[in-house]
Amino acid sequence: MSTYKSDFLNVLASRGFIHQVSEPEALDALARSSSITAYIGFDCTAPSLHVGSLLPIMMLHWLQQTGHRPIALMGGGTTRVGDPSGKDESRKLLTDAAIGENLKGIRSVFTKFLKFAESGGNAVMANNADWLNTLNYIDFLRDIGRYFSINRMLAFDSVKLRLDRQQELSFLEFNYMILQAYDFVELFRRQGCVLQMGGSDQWGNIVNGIDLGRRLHNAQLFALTSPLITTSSGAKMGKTAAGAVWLNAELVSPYDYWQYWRNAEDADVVRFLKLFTVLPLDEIERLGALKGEEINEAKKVLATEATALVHGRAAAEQAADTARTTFEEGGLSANLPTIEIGKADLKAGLGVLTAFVKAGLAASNGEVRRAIANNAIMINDARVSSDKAVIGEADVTADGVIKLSLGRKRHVLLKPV
RNA sequence: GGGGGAGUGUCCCGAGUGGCAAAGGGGGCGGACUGUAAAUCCGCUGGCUUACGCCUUCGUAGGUUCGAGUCCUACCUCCCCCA
Repeated sequence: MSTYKSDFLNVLASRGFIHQVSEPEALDALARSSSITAYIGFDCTAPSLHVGSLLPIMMLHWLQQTGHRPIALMGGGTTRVGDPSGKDESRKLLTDAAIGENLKGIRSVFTKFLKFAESGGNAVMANNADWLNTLNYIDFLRDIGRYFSINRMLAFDSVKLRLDRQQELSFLEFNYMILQAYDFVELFRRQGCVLQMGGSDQWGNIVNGIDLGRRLHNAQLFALTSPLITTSSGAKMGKTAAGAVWLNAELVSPYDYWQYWRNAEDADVVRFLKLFTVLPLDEIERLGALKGEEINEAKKVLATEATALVHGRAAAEQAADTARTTFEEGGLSANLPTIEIGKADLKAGLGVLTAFVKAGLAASNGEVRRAIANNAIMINDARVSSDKAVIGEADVTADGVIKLSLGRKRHVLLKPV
């Protein structure tokens, strides 16, 4: 089905990563005849990346797998300013120390998907703070600003929409695309980077970089964007009641991560298998042919494969195993998320309300009360009907734990220590 | 610089005559049905409390009032029209 000749574009196209490409023939030819360098920019406003960033990460992964060189660009410089596009309130400015911390957490995610020099690969992690922090305003205007035509910038969707709706567009925000364009050229100079990838909303910004590259260095640069991924019901990826689905194990356990993918909707399974696992396409096709109840098998594969990428094969198998014991055999797996509790506290008796809040299954006592009223609370698989129920030593099972459940899907073990 | 309008439950949108813990959606969570899915139906969706009840919420800060999201004043932010 694909019309590309290079492995790189073929893989991306057949797995559903491509939304738009600038000059596809030229890029295809280049990717076929040589090893190219490409980058994607990432914000570092949080200590980890979440599922929403997985798509671009996978693009870098495939880039490297097909013989090219990926650069993960951290927005250390742009984060210092704060992306103004989040309308209502300007974001709190992060301290440099906090940004540094975030960078470390994010870096550990990338090492799972890309091979950096220390593991014998050619992937590069860059930080735009390295060049943005030292920019001199007047020099920058003279060297870079002269190449930007306001007329053209005004025509870009991101700007045009705002102006059409008579909404405020700050000068800072207006400059954001210039900085991003500059990043691209800077990476071209430093690393010979010729391709920038990103979400479809980045198209305008990327194209600006291409333009700047041509004007400054007569370079031919390329853009490739991915479609915006939502679930079939239209929800954004990566948000659950517990918050974002982070990729770091300290923030979201491998078990919960596995569950996130296991609960995917039927209609999303094939698409997600292509995008978020590295399974061969014919295997995915086979899984996609499953109908009705059998599609659960495909979901388990999706969950295990996706989890293995982020947390490693062992953790993924363990999560799958835990899920099987818990859901299919109705049993109790010691691998469920476990909260430790003092023996003395238990002896004195622990109220259900406190216990569930402590276990992180509910945010407040009131929430537990409502859950009880909704028939959703179970201790060792027995319904609790009173918010005055007390958990004591007698509730410890033969396995030495107490199982708390909220609904059928969320379980936590209390372990006396 | 002048005139007009807006900011509501810390997820979003959005009603709101001075008596409101504040209509209604969406989203989320739970229950039923299923396949740990979707669709559908039902319940919940500020905190503390066994409970009476108490506390905290409608841009910010004051004021009027027995009582203010609702009235007054100042300030902040945004939008529209005129200059």
